[in-house]
This record gives sequence, C-alpha cells and structure tokens, in this order.
Amino acid sequence: MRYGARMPTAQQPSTGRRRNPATRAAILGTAFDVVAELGYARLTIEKVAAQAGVGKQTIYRWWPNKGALVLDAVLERSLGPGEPGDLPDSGDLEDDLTAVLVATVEEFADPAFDRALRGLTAAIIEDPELSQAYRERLDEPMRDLKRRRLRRAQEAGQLDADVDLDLAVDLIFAPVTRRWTERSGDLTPDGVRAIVRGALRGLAGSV
Amino acid sequence: MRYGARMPTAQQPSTGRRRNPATRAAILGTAFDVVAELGYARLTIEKVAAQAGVGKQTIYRWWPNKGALVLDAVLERSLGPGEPGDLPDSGDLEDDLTAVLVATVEEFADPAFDRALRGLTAAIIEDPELSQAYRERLDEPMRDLKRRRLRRAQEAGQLDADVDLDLAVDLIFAPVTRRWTERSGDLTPDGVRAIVRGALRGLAGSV
DNA sequence: AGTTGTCGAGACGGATCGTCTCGATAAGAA
DNA sequence: TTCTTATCGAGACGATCCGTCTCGACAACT
Repeated sequence: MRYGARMPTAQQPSTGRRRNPATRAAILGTAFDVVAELGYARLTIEKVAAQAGVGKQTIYRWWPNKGALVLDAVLERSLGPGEPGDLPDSGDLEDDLTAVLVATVEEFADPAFDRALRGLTAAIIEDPELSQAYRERLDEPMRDLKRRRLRRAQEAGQLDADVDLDLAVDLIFAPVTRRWTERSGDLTPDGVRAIVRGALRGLAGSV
Repeated sequence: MRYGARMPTAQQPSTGRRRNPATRAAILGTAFDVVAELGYARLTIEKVAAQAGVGKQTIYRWWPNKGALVLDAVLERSLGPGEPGDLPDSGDLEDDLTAVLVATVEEFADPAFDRALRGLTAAIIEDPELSQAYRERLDEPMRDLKRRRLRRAQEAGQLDADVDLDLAVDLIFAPVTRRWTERSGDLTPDGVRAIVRGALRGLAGSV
C-alpha cells in the first residue's frame, strides 16, 4: 500500500471529468463524524459511504484504507485551511509552553476530537506507512514550530545552548501525550505546568 | 463490557468440570503468535480458535473481546510466571535508568514482541475498560518499581527531594515510548542516555 | 449415579470487506 | 459539435468474520 501515489491530492490527467471537491469534502466530513462517534475500530467504509450519500467505489478510488481516510479527515478538520502559526512568545518560555500544553489538553477534553484522535493514533501505531504520512503531514510541521520556539529561547538565554532540540521537544511534550493515551496522570493546568517546570529545571537540579 | 467479572481468572463454582489450564495456555500462546505475525487489526477470534485447535465458544466464554484476549496473551508471554524484580541499583541513577531503557528498546527490536505490543497499545487507546485493566495489571506494577528506584535515589541525594515521583517517571520514560510508537527519534543507547541526562539535569540547567 | 460446567465442532444470520459492473454525467480534446 | 476519458452513485458478488446457539462427549464434584 503506497501512500502518496493515489492519494486524494493526486494530479489531474489531461482529460476526463474532474474530481468533485464537494464529494471529497462530504466524505472527509462524514469520516470525521463517524470516527468521532464510533471510534476507529467500528468505523466502516460502508457506513461512511452511506452517511455521506456516496458510492463505496468513490471512497476506495481515492483512499487505500480506513487509516488513510481518517488521517485526511483529521487533518482537514483540525488544521483547517489556515497555516499553523508560530507558538506564543511572550518572553517567558515556561509560561508559553504551559499555555500550549494547556490548549492541547483542552482539545482532548472535546469528546469528538478525543475519539477521532484516538482512532488516528490507533491506526498509526500498527501501520508504518500511515505513520510516515502522519509524521510528514502533521507531526513534523508541529515539531518544527516547537523547535523554532525553543531556538528563540536558546538565543534569549532561557535554554541551554547545547541541548538537542528534538530531545527537548520530546521531554516537554511526550509526558502529556502519554497521560492522554493511557488515561492516567495529572492533566490539569497545574499538572501540565509541573511537567514543563520539571523538564526545564531537571529532576536533579539542586543536587 | 466489564473486565474482571468473567475474566479468565474467575473463581471456580463448587461443582462441574474444571477449566483446562492447557486449553487456556494454548489459546493465549496462539493469540500472541497471531498478533505478533498479523498485528491486532487482522487478528480474528476464528483464526486463533482454529490455529489453537479450540472451539470459538471456548474463547468467547472466557474473554469478552479481542482486546482482553491480547492483553492476557501479552501479559502471559512477556512477564511470565516470575515476579518482576526491582530495577537495578548500582548507586548511579543515570546509569541504571539508561540500562533499563536500553533493555526496553532491545525488546522493541524483536519484531514479534514489537507487533504484539503495538497491537495491545492500539487496542488500549480506543477501549477505556481495557486501558484500565492494562494500567492495573501491567503499567501500575511497573510504575511502582520505577517509583521505588527513584525514591532510593532521593534518599541517596541523587534526586531532588521535592519532586513528584509520577512526574519523574513520565519525564524519563514517556519520550522513549513516544519515539517507539511514532517510529521517529533516536532510540540508540546514546539517544536513550541523552533522554535520561536531559530529564535529570534539565533543559535550562545552566542558565 | 446424578448434576453441573467445559470442551471441540460447526451451523446460523448478519455485517462488512474489497472488487466489479452499470448507466449517467461532466470536462477537455479533436 | 462530437468524441474520448474519468468520476459519480448504486448496488451485486463471493468471501470473511462477527457473536450466538446447539450438540454430544467428557470430567469433576456431590
């Protein structure tokens, strides 16, 4: 299964009827709704097709499987048309990172978004190709924003100059993701701030 | 679906034929093999039953669904009969944590174990009840070992006395899990050591 | 000897899979 | 315009798997 070859964004051939953007939008919108309501395991192509008022073949023509469909659905819905802007930069790194993570946790609190993202995550874990597509289209762009904010912090002298930025991103953001996926651990604003503070100051800072 | 009520460890009634432990073992062993070969999505109860030489009903009698079956299969195979011993304590916290994480990464390198654990993780993300069972039977016991090691480090003055141990566990272990699930990031011994060092010293340690 | 629960086997109706074909339609090419 | 090509909705198809149910054999305790 190759992603990117017959993906929904494949280029048009020179002749023939063109793809209907409204159909694409209806499919992705319905796919998001279904995964948000039933989760990934109980999402079926037939259900999406019927609920979107679309033939099954129309879905199979553009997406190789459930995972690719859900990835596009989540991308379309969560990111929307706008370019992702930079992370906040108030001058206080700890405050800014906490704000970003609190906003993330608030998104998880929306049951529809929570279930949709869980569905996508479950699909990604088992499918290396989908995982790569996710990385390139969602994770890596977000990571880039985080790295940029951290680099500014280094320039401002708020972060050690020699720390690897990918390590820093993982240290700060991975604990929140873990608490979310495993449904255990403190995800309140205070708990999130403690993670940021711990990552910045270190667990053995005063010894 | 209630886990723990008709789980495989339910107590025997006073009379009637007893459950065959060999049958249970055959089912769990086959379930592990199947999820290790095909992954969770393509594992079916029918396949496990046929391959284990067992009636479908025998599986449905003891496990409510795929997820519960795979959880037991992984628990049985990975933990085995022995009690999980304590984490190493050489006196050097950084070395010990690095060793534990390197061992974890080496387990991920076994394709069978990798796929089985991915299958279980995918199931857990979408099923709150299964996630709770996983937490109680696998995650929390492991977490306890980690907390104990960290507490000894506090007593030895190698860790700040006021840090929350659950926060510490997440900071140290979550980054490795993230790199594994998303298949991106440095999982070499050096990369793992960098995570431990970063968590202990902090990203803004010398500013 | 009687009771009770487990076991392997497989039938069952239903859901969904992914492929295939159909007739209608739209858009560029000749 | 006319022809060619691709998309669209609809649904038939054989296949797999779901979860439930029933059967006859068997084992363990009363």
